[in-house]
Amino acid sequence: MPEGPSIVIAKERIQQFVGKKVLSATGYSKINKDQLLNKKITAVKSWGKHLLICFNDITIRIHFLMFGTYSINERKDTNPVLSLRFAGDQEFNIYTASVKLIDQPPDRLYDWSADVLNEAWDAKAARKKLKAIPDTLVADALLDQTIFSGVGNIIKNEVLYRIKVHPKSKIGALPAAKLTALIKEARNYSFDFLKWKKEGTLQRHWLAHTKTICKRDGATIHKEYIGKTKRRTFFCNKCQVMYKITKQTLF
DNA sequence: TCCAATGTTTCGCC
DNA sequence: GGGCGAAACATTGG
Repeated sequence: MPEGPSIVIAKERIQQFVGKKVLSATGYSKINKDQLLNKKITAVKSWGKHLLICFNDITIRIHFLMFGTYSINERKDTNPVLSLRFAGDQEFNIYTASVKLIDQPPDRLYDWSADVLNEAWDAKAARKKLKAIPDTLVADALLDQTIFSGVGNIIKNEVLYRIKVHPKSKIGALPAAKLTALIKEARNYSFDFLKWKKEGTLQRHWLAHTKTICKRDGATIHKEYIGKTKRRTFFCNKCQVMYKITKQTLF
């Protein structure tokens, strides 16, 4: 469910509730659900992996974590963390997610230009942030939500495979053109992910994630738990180049 | 049946 | 106090 493109799909699907009034709000979430009653949804937004349901004075922030799901006008067997009902038997149910209420306007809280799927995406700003963390592994940098909001572990693996960069390379060691490619593909692949997810063909298009053989050169795709967060990382040692910091790079 | 997994936050320890 | 790692959250498919 939860990488950025999946949240964009959720956002698009629940646009139908914009302008509708919340008639009931239930679920095991500890937020003050009464605060939502009889309020009209004014907008539905997303920032990376955050789904935002906006009212005039308050916003529901939903993060689906690893296993979160939702359903529209139908119910699952498990208890929803939050269930919103509208007129005409319409409903939106959220399962196993982190749900919070935000007082401030989202525009004040969120930097839209950091979201790889947002039209306000700013590649130059990303480059500047990356320049400030030369010792960070590229695999960790891609998962940094303040730089590449919306990028998750699948996108990470596929982007690095596409641009032929080894996940253990450090940001500061990348040639300028590779740094450019990293930033560009983080966004490009996210849109491909979005398209394929909508078609239901996402898994079919994976080239590295969960794979064992490299389609480019037939070499073994390795699986290792890498970086600060020790996330599952798939890579080909043959076609993905390990860039190392040299004195030339430093000076 | 069991384990790992598209993620993030919080807590405790050094 | 920073940094690190483990735990917590809870579901599902392989």
